[in-house]
Amino acid sequence: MGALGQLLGYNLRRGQLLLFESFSEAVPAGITPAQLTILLLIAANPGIKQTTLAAVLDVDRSTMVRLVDRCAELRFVRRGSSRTDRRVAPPVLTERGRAFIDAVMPEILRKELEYTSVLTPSERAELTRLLRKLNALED
Amino acid sequence: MGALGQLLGYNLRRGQLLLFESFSEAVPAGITPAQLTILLLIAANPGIKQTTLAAVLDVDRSTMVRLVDRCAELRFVRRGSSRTDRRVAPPVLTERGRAFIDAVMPEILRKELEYTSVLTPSERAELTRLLRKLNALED
DNA sequence: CCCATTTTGTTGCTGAGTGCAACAGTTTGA
DNA sequence: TCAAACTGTTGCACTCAGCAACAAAATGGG
Repeated sequence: MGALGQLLGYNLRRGQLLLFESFSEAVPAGITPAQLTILLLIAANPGIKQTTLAAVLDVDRSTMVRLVDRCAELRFVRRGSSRTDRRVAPPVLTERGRAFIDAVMPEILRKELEYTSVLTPSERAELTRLLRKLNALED
Repeated sequence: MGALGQLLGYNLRRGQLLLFESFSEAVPAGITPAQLTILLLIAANPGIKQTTLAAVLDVDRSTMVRLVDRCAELRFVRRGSSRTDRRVAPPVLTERGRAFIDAVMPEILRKELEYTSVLTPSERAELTRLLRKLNALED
């Protein structure tokens, strides 16, 4: 194995692959982590516009168009309109989208627990805390 | 921000993006994490064959062909031959490949320290330990 | 009040990356 | 001995992301 296992970047990548597998088991096929992220961001920030979503997700605006398109095809969001700026078409969460979030989030958390069962509860909490701190998501 | 920051998978992804940026700054353009992983695996396991590398990296054999191709174009590896099985062409680390590893690894570790400077040394060590345990790379 | 500049969303193009299917050469095992 | 399995390889198709360019709309300095 060599020096590979010492690298933080490598271990993060492996961990992410593991949790992606967990995500795939928890969520119906066709839904990507990026799409769920969009839904959660819209739910937490009503009226948020595509450009802002693109900046937060760190993708191009044209990429965000396509991501929102797929969410719209699934009827999880629809493109609304702003009264103050007719350029923006802020994605709005639909009933279906809200129901999807409510249905899938508990399953995702359950699968995360399952896939990280090698860690004790306190270890898992500490791992989350350290990652949040690393990502500047301080409490 | 909402429930997103609570998800371990999301935090792992964010952390991996951060460390990927660190890697990009530490390594000359054109070298990907996958390529370095291959070099390190070959260095630690002389004679390892492409199929095994593909299994470890969890990619298709045809994908591994192309990854090794790029390492060969850079003269970091050359395709050897096995005396016991004429089918296998195990990639062999060249002088250049060895020199590259020796030159780049310290820089990578230095950049990792820089990019994770928000963590204390003990926190960083604990994060590494937890990730290694999660990835079943127990000491 | 104008008109140049900026912003927003969008589309087309391109390049990178991956898996799958198929293949020839080689080895294995019943 | 010969069918099956394995190794490396190539071609094809598909996905994904960024860049450039665009029209419509908003903004701001003269």
